[in-house]
Amino acid sequence: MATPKYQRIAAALRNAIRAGTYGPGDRLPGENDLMAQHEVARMTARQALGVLTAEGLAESRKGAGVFVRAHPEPILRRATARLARQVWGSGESVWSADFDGRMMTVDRFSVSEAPAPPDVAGLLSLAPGDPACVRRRRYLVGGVPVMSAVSYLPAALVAGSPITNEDTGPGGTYARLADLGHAPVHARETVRADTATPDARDLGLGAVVVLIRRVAITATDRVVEVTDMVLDAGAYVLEYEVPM
Amino acid sequence: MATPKYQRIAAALRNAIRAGTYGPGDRLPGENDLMAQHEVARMTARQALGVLTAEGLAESRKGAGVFVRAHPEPILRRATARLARQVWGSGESVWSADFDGRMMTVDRFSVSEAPAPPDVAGLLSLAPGDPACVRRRRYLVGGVPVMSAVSYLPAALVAGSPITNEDTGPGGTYARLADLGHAPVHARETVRADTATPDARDLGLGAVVVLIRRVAITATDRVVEVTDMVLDAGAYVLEYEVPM
DNA sequence: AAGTGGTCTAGACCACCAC
DNA sequence: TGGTGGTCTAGACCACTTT
Repeated sequence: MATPKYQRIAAALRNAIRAGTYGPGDRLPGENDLMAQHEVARMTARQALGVLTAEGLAESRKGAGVFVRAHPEPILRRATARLARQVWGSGESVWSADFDGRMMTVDRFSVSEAPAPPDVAGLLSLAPGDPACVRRRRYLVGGVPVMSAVSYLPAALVAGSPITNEDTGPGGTYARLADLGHAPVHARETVRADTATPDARDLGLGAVVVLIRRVAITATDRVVEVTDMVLDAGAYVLEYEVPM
Repeated sequence: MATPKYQRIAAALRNAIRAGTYGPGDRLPGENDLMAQHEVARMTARQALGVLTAEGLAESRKGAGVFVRAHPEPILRRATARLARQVWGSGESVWSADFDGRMMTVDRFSVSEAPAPPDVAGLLSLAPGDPACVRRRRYLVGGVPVMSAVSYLPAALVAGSPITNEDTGPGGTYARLADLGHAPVHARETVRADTATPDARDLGLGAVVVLIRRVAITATDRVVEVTDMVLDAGAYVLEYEVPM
């Protein structure tokens, strides 16, 4: 037995998917089918299907079956110079640029005043105990959660401004920061990818997540906002312009 | 039984790891240990350990045990304006900027002339049948593969230049392109994350990979190079500057 | 030689979903 | 209600690593 049975079964299914035998949304042969076809025990058939779900090619639905995963067109998130400025400078939310044709909605929104995590407090130059304005929200596309985000701003800086409301007004947070004389002139984004922790999975995101920390900086080098984002990796393509 | 046994066992181990009971590189209780401690069957203990390995918290070594994964300091890959220009403008490889103290070596290098994949050919404005110069290489840090990359350049453009050699000389490919009068002035990078396919796993990369496509563009808007990179997600942090 | 994880079998009960 | 995947048991053999 050169390669394990379950891997051979998985490979056969994978090839069938790639060949189009099973299209997106189609039901794959279930555990019982595989047991019969390949003369194999329950756990072995399960293991084969487990390979496909781990690869993100299939997803199982309790009581229904295992289905080929439908990959919707990924969202193109352009983190590009002109775009950002133009967009929030002219009334739209920065985030509407993330998106190109489907319905994006916001969910689980909250604003509160609370201490920021130590690393964030450091970036924002908050003294220990200084509170931050914390804005949390989750974004859905077609009813499916694709991103959750938390932003931190110095509470003293934004007190009394629309930033402490759910609706920050035309142009969003960045436009309001500009109104306050703290317009960000550039942002630094750090990007990592990881498997979703159980916590993130509770948020309803996929198995692989992209973690972005966006740090917004003013002309005087002041950090006025830190945003931590968790994206469903399968739902997004990030685009960056790199001048040379 | 509110939550499954294997999840409770996995949670206990996870907490023990976070609490420092088991440090990086330490051996976790094995299948036999868990069977005894939790009065559970083999497959259940396995399943619990499987959760941790799937999360990337642990890794199993055949015949030896399951160990807490040692996460080396991630490589900071700065895809930033000044850096890129400065670096290759002054003799160093662009990629040496990826890296900040450990030994990075190249592996499995090859240069060849071959047709580019259709999407790449389109970006490079290659007529069907026009060959591309294909440069493949894999990067190791401390002996561990962390990235593999393939670059495509129009063969007609680079014929006879050092770009067709392994050693492209001071400043690397971009400096040679500049010598040829095709200096790239900016690049567009698209970033995705995914679980590693069996192919990529054969390359020796981790379970989660980051896929970057870098398109290098000249002042006359000509695409002179397309590079596809596969990074071990755990080994990298990407940094981008976004002017606003 | 002893112990480890990797694979595999042949059963079982359950919650859930579709019909 | 019958079929599905999710969980679980109690065994087994193997290749591999460590001692």
